[in-house]
Amino acid sequence: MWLSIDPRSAKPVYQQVVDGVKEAVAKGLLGHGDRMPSVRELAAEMTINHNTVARAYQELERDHIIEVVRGHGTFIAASRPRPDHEDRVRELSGRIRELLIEAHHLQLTDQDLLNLFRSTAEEWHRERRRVQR
Amino acid sequence: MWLSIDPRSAKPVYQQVVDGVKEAVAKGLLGHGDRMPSVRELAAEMTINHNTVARAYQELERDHIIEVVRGHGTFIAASRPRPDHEDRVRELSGRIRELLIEAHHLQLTDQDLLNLFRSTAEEWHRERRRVQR
Amino acid sequence: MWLSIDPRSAKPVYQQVVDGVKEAVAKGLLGHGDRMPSVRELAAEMTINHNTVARAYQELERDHIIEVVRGHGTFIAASRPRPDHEDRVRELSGRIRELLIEAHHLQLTDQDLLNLFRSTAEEWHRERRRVQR
Amino acid sequence: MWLSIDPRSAKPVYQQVVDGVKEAVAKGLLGHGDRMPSVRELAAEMTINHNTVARAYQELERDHIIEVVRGHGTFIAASRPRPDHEDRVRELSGRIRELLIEAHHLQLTDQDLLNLFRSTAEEWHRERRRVQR
DNA sequence: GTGGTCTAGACCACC
DNA sequence: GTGGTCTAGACCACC
Repeated sequence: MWLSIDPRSAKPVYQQVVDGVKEAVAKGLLGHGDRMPSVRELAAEMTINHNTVARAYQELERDHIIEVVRGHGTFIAASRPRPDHEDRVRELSGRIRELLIEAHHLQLTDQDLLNLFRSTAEEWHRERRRVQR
Repeated sequence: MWLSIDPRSAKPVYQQVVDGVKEAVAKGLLGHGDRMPSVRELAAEMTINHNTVARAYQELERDHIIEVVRGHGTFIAASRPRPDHEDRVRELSGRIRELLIEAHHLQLTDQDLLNLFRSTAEEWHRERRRVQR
Repeated sequence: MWLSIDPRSAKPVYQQVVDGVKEAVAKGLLGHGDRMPSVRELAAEMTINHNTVARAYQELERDHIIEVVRGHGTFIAASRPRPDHEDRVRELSGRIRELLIEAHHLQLTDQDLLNLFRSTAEEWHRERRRVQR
Repeated sequence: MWLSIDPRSAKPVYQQVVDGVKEAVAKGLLGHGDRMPSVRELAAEMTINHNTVARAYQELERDHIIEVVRGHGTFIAASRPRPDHEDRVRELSGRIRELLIEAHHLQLTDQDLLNLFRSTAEEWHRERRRVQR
């Protein structure tokens, strides 16, 4: 299964579902046109409440990650440039800013953080390649 | 003032205070030995409750960002290595991983993200230098 | 009930809750996976404010004694090694040092104190065995 | 000087003075008949408030560690068996009990704690011998 | 129903 | 004057 839920995490369960789907898509485990499990199927498989899954799907639809086709089911959407692209890049930049502050308090230099960035990216791509085989 | 509070933000007010102090320290606006406003002063200035400020100060003391001198006031602590340093670096790596996923959905390449990282860091340091003068 | 609160004690109420839970876990009255009373239940039972219990639970969660499952309840966590283990052992050593000084003023020899240590430990384990049955 | 004060400590300053005097006596740095600095002298030397020292001296007098001779000064008292000896031993036992609980959560066995006790006692006596020479 | 946050106002220990 | 604790009561997100 491309999703795992930790009910003890501080991250809300619905957010874990949203992030899990986004991660699976980014890894290529789910791609354009793939059928998603129904809200109730996924809820049963993860042993979580179906309302929680429904909320996650709503969020994913708003983000154009999935598409709901009435009477047919839910599918992974085609990835395409988003109208609010600039806003999102700005938001990403804000999160990088937070990393810089956190790194400062961990007494990491920018170079340390850059190295951590590089090694995390490499690890991430290794993982991607592994799951796709 | 080195702090601003947005009562409509999704981020809890006490967390905004914590993050605001950490940012001011990282920028060099506050440094070792500087006196912090008293709990009640800061509460009045930000028009928030003194309990909210007290909670933020307690969190900052636990994180060794500030030091409380009973009956005298609160001061910025000397920065020093933390015992759970490795845990925190791992957590930082997790947040970088989330950025990589988000970047994928924005159709940014790793190189794009690296460039964003670099420009954000530059901007951050420009800001730091500006406020320190 | 595995907890009792003395409102006249010099020890803060929230700290009494924290220590009471830690003692119950050490005694085996509470173990991994056991459900804790909800914040409001415990507050009602002890006739203290729910905020006070909430503060204690937050402290216990930070110490990895309990785990909060959002919207479901609070459970005793599995015990596991802590990253700041060495700091805590050093702190324990400091407390032993204080006992040695106190013992000196009570004109107890080190051997007396060692004997007191042994008899207290035996009594503690007897109590543990009794409550577990 | 046989006393050092850390204003940043969580321990109240007056308590640090009390404990510091008790430690100096236990180490043999101060002994029966030795003259204590006056409240104002000690306050000046430690750069703390004289009311704080006065409170510490009151506590030390109540504990029969020091004796105030009107018009002459303050002196270290002769150590002698105390009427509430049993109460104090019971209190000591309570503190040992707390150590046992803390040790449990640090996953130390009773034997580990006993070893820590022994090594702390050895270190303490080494320190005593060193300062007495 | 679960815990998390916040305000308002009180009282306390410490310095 | 400083921070720490507690109550009472409200509102919120999550499940």
